[in-house]
Amino acid sequence: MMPAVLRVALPVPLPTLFDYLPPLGGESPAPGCRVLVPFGRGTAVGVVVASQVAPSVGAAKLKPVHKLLDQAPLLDAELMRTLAWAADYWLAAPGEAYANALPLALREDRPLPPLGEPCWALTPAGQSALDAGSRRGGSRALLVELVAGALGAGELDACLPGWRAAARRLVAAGLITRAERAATQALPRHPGPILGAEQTAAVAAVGASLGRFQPFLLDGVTGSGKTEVYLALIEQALAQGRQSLLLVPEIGLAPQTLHRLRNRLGIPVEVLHSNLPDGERAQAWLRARAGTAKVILGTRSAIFTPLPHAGLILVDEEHDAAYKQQDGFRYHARDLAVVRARALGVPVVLGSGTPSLESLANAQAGRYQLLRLRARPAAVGPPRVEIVDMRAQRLEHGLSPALLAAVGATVARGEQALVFKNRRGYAPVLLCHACGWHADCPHCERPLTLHATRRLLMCHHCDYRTRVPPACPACGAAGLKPLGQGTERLEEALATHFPTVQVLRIDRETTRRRDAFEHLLGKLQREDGPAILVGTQMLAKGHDLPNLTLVAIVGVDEGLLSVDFHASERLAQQLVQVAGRAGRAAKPGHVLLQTHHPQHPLLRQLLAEGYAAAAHALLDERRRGALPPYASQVLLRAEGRTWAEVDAFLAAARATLPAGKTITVAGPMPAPMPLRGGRQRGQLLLEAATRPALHGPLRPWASALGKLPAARKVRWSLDVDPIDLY
DNA sequence: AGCACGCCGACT
DNA sequence: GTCGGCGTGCTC
Repeated sequence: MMPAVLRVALPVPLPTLFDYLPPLGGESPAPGCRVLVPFGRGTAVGVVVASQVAPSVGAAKLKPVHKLLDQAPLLDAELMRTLAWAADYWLAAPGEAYANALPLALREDRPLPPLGEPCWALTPAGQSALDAGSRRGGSRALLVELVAGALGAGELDACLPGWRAAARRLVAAGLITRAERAATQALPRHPGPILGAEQTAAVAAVGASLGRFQPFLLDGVTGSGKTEVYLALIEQALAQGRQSLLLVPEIGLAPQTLHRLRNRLGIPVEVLHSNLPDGERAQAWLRARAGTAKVILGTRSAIFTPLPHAGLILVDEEHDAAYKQQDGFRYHARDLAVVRARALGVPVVLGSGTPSLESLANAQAGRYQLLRLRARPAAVGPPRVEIVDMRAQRLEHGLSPALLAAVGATVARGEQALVFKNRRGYAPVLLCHACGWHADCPHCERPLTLHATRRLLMCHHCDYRTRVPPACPACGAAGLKPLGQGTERLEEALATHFPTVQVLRIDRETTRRRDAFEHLLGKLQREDGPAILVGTQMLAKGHDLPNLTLVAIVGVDEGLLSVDFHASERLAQQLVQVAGRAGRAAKPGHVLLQTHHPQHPLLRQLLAEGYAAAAHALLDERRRGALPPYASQVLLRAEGRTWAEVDAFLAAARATLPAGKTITVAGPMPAPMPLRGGRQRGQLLLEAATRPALHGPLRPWASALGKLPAARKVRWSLDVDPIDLY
């Protein structure tokens, strides 16, 4: 008679679960409970996936669980099922899926933190320090805020961005203390605006589905009031006592959304993202699990929040690539949102002004109900878009006379202009005009980017950096020439051209400091005087600048020429999103698109007919080419010291694929960037007409890959539904 | 992934 | 004579 054992998921990248005997003299824990188990030399915290099962290894290997960590399952049945599905779908190590679902602080052998909310309060020493006026700046501002009483993280976020650094200093100095308090109750509640006809219809459609599974694609251009629809729906769910989960693509977008939610709903809103301190993240997660957290706002990983009283799941900017995790457990939070909504029996709303082709295809197939918001209630009208043909133009640091004139006219009217260029640094290439030498990264064989103010040549693909050489290292000629433009160079050129106007650069360089980005945006929103913004990608996403009326897009041509079939979709989305920054308030917007390819069909269609038409054309192309979403792909990536090692592994992987005609294989082939950080990179692309046709044979194959002898020489990973062919 | 064991080079 | 390099194997 075999002993009944527990099957446990452990946080290791192995394709297996591990069997254990029940704890000595203890009850057999239920699935979803955490256990401390002996593992290898040491111990590990795992999640019980099944109990009372027959062991899959010899009895001699079985060890008893050290300790049961939970009396009741920490992960409920729905999450357990969803995680099992997710590990299977994304061909992931099951243990990694479970580890991803639990906040870090809950992956340790420690008692659960109390559910109260952390708050910060003045100490007597702090009161005296304030009276004596001994602190300055952020520290003083925080002391002032706390005079009236203790405040929680949420309240401080709202009134004092960047308060955490000050809090750390003051706690260390004994001027304030961190305490616990019961979760905040009622806050002031502000009624929302009256909804337009389309918004009302959207709210009614989703509202009528509360209580059952139904996916919606909410297709609404920038400024059409998607957030108001979300708010109205969250209110409806709240009225039924149900929880709402709202996902946003990045933390940067969270504060303004959080502010609106708190203002409107008058209840605490939980925030869950990876920048939150571990303890607070665990507390928010546990409050959601307890059902006391009714509204949860978070980034990708928040899709694993327990929702015992689920009412609604919302995914804002659903097209955003940030929803796909790009290492370890490569899940897609938007797809998981739909799977969870089905399991929970609730509606899910995928919102975007530029929906992904996947979601559009699902809507066309009738799997998602399409809701459209066309009107821009807050704006005068859609922005006027103009193409500037860069050929045969005299350019000033890459800026055409038409562009400079438009920027000049905008600031002359006292308005703000955004110059968008998706390239950091001063120039992407440093070239010797005498001999043709240019600075390349020794580890990636790609041009180094010149960062002029820091006097550095930096590789944007690895961490290599070096001083700018005074003369050409190849021929000794002086005067190396920067070629092309980055944001730094545009900032310089614009500041020179418009000496009296404030020029602000917003990219990863200038916003490296915590909260710097928020500070800059806040400043631009408050003092909305004339200014020129130069920025990258970061500025493309939903930030509302009321006095921004001109958006000049300087560099998009790279996206028109890419070999990756995802590039045109992403380019269309990015163009429309950036253009949407123009003219959000009562002033009409103007968009300039500077390009070398004014006749490019994608650009022409985008301008003439808009995103929806362009997206449909792209979908047709995908259908004709039998590409996703009309086919299914899995990418096996590998990197190693030599190409021979990489090739050997990929070839061995290909050779062990089960025979059959349903899967087509391309490769082993070099990755689009074949050398990165000194490592050779290659890939094997697997395609099939349907997901099951690909998935069935690949599941056993994936778990056997690690046992290939050639796998030892390389780092490899599987990417199901890859969003780029890196 | 982590962490042991295990057999070959440049140091006190 | 040792410290330590990372190749190989294992984790219920």
